[in-house]
Amino acid sequence: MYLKPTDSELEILNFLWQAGPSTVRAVHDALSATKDVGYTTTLKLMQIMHDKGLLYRTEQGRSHIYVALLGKEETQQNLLGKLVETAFQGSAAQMVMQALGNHTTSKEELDEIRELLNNLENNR
Amino acid sequence: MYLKPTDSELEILNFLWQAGPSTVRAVHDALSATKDVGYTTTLKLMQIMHDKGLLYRTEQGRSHIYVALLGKEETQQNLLGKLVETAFQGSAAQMVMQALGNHTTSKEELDEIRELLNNLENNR
DNA sequence: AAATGTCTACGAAAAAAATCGTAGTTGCAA
DNA sequence: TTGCAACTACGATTTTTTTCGTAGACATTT
Repeated sequence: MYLKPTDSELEILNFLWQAGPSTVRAVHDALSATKDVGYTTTLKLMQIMHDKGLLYRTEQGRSHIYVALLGKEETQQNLLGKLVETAFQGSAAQMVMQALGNHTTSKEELDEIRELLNNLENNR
Repeated sequence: MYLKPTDSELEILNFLWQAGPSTVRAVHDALSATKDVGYTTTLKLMQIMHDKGLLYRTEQGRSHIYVALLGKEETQQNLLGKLVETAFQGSAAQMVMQALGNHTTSKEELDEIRELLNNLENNR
C-alpha cells in the first residue's frame, strides 16, 4: 500500500533524492536554511518516516545515515495522480493546459513536450 | 492571503463548482454517495469553510444556500503551483511530461495540447 | 396539539501532523 | 578526568483536520 508523504516529509525526501544518503544533521542544515525549525523536529520527523517505512537507515558511528525508500518519479506520479483526480476530475490534459498556460516555460522545454506528444500519438 | 483548502474542503468545492449554489443537504447527499460520512460532519465542515471565508451563504427559509468563493481555475492554479514547487522543483515542464507519459489521454486532448504549445511559442 | 422530520449551532473528541524540551550516550579536546 | 559538543530516544504538547453527538428551532403531518 502506498503512503502519501505529508508536506514536511516531502521536503525531507526532496533533499534525500538530491543529496543521496544523509545524516539528520545534513538534512536539518538544508531545511533550516529556508525554514525556521528545531533540530529535534527534523530528527523526530525522520524517525517517524523510518517507522512508517519511508526511510531506511544504517548506523554510522554514533549517528545514522538515512536513505529514501520511495523513488522520486514514483512519488511524483502518485502526488500528481491524486491531484488530477481530486482537483481536475481525472483529466490530465486539463491539468497540463493549466500548467503550461500559467507557468513560464522555456522554448526548449516546450519543444521537448511537443516531441513527447508526437511519440505518444505515433505509438497509439 | 490565499488559503489552501484541505482535501475534504476540496471535495465540497468541487461539488459547488459543478452544481452551483447548494444546501448542505445537497452537498452531503452527493458526498455520501462515494464516502461514508455523517450529515453533521459535512455541515460542520461547511460552517468552518464559511468562517474561513471559503464559502458565502444566504438564508433560505430555515436552511442555508452556500456558494464557493474561490474560483475553480484559481484554486487549480494554486494547488498545481504548489505541487510543481514542492514535488517538481519548480519545473512545470517536468511535471507535464510525467503527467502525459503516465495517464491515458485521448488523441483529441493531445491535439488540443499541441495547439496550445503552438500558440505559446508564437506569442513569445 | 403532539409527534416527526429537517435544519442549524455548538462543543467536544478523535486522529493526524508538527514541534520541541529533556535526558542519556559517546567521542573528543582541554 | 572533566567538560563540551553532537547524537539519538522519547514523551509531551500544540496545531490542524476530521468526525459526530446533542440540543434547540421550526415546519409538516397525523
